[in-house]
Amino acid sequence: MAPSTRARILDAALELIQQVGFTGTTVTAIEERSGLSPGSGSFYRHFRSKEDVFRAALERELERAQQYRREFERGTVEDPQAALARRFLQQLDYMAKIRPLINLLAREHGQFPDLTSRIGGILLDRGIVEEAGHLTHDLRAHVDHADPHALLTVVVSALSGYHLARQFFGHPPAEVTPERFAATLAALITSPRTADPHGTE
Amino acid sequence: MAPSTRARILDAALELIQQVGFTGTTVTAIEERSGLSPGSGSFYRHFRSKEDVFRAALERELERAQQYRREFERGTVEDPQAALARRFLQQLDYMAKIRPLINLLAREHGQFPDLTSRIGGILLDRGIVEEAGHLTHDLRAHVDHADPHALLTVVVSALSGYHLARQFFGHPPAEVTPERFAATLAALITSPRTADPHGTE
DNA sequence: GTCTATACCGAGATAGAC
DNA sequence: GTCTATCTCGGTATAGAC
Repeated sequence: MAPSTRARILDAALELIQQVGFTGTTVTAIEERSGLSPGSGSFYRHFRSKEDVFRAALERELERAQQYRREFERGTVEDPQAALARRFLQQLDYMAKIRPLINLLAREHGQFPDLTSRIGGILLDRGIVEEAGHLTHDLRAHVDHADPHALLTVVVSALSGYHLARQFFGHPPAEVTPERFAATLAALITSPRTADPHGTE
Repeated sequence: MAPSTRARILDAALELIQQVGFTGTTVTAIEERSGLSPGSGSFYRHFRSKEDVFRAALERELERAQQYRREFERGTVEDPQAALARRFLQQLDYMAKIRPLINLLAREHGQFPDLTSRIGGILLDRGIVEEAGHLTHDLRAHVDHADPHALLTVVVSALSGYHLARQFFGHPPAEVTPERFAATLAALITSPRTADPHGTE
């Protein structure tokens, strides 16, 4: 079925806000991109204001993000290192899917103070922290570390940093593919520590 | 000595652009923040246009960034793990100093296409890649790894991701301090690999 | 529910007095 | 080098016909 005008407006607004920001986006441009006559106020039959459509688009993306999380596979843990690498690739894929949210956060986190905590709540609390719980559980049997909390922070930071570099610059840092990146990170984590050399094998 | 009007305008413009973006920043607001009469065109005695002051502020920050890099200490390599951790803390400190550049990149990288490559050139080519060279050299004696290129990408991504999380959300991920983070990352790197267990000690 | 037309305001930029 | 005053344009939003 064809998307409703309201949905097309949401699409157009989200796209434009990512490209030129909230203040840079004009209602006229949103109308033009939605197939409405530019300059006519037809937009206002669907949303009360520009800020209104901005918040509606944000809420829709937050809904989608939570949906993506629910679709996450929870694979079996056979080879811990290979399983970890697959998990990391899933995380990168997830971040690619919520790209609009990350763009909004990067761009407008100063303008809308509630936006930061709203997105942060979904991304960190619901997303990463939950994932961190899984990782801690799965890894306990395979990884010894003096400071598991800090170890998880390193992992999460590495995944975020790699994704953001790709997103900002259009290509991965040092042209390292996601597969190489995930494998390297997984190998790093599952190696026994020198500080605690009574490894599991 | 008191800063010149031109310098005060540059300060005001940079500050405002980080807060509300380029299109969100008005010349009137810049004048007000610079101690000029808001609404008067006094701004235009110093810069030809809003875009002009934006580019001038950007160039000034790029200059400063290169200056910060020159001040980087090159410590002696005694204890490799401790030296690495110190190096990582320096990197985080550097990123904190160039915060305006990172903000500009995050915010306006869609609007000014040349900006991305310009900042990317300084940050990546001159900054991280150069640093990566040092790391590769210093670590060769202490770290064995099958894919040193990918290992460096992991390190750089972790540092970037940790910094950006702090910058966006106002506090470090999982409340892990920079010291803990750097120490954990350094320990991770300097441990011998299982895949190549003929370590150096 | 989309159009034409328009009111209103704020922002970028200029002219000219001091 | 800063001010007052002003021009012009573009953007938000509304009114009313179809």
